Amino acid sequence: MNNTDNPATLNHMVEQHLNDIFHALSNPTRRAILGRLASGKTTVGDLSRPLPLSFAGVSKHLGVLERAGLVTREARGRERVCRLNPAALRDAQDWLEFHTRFWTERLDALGALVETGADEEGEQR
Amino acid sequence: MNNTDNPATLNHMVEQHLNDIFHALSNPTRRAILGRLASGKTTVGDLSRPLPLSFAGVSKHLGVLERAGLVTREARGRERVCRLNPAALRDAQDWLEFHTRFWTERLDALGALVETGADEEGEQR
DNA sequence: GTTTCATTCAACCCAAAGGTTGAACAACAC
DNA sequence: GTGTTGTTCAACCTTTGGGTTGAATGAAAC
Repeated sequence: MNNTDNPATLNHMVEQHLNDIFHALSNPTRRAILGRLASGKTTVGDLSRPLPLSFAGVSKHLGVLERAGLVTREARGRERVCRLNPAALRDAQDWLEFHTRFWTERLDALGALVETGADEEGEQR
Repeated sequence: MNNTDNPATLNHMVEQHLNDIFHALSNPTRRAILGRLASGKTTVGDLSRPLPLSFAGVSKHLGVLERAGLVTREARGRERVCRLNPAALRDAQDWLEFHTRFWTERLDALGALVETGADEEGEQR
């Protein structure tokens, strides 16, 4: 049986994926790299040239982005071509969109309760 | 002069805010806390009861969420009432929405270039 | 008053992040 | 072949994260 068949591990995998994506996005250097890649694919060298980091440092950041699925690296001769994978970003966005919508609805509903004179303001049981 | 008047520090502040939000979201315990708070405000105690963490541990997580602006804590007698602040989430969502849209457009455009027979596939200068 | 309850603070521990260097390696140039 | 270039790997260092405990605070209950 594949791991993806087990609902528990599946859920765990989704959680892990979100951890990876949000963690990848929590660093400004990595966001800068993503921004740069939005203008087209580039090599690791080109990517690190303008950054105040060592070559190996950038390579590590790319590893983080790659593990999150946000970027792919592909060998072309002796250099590696990095490109964006917007699909992964969409996962984070979906999480956020669901939650902002859900929360806003909930809180609006609670606000309405207050206005109609209900004495409880959305406290949990 | 206030810090918010200086464009450089302003930009730095925005970056820091994104760091804080994405970092806050990168932990499953914290996402669980947010999920719980979506059903209504609660005290720190109620929040930590179901979690496999010490009280102080949860308090620390709440500190992270608070620093990111996602949650507010307010004293009510001897307990603290925590509630969600969806506005902060919106900041992260805006970043993601802008970038997914931008990237998708860029990449679609590059794909179209390829189909029309252009020989370069979006490589940077 | 004293005690109890909800929370935080301070100190600590260990693991992970973010950075550095220098060696290793594979591909290109000569 | 030799040398150079692009990239990673391994080892290290320092800071931050996530967790624990036990003391400290402050409000409530008695």
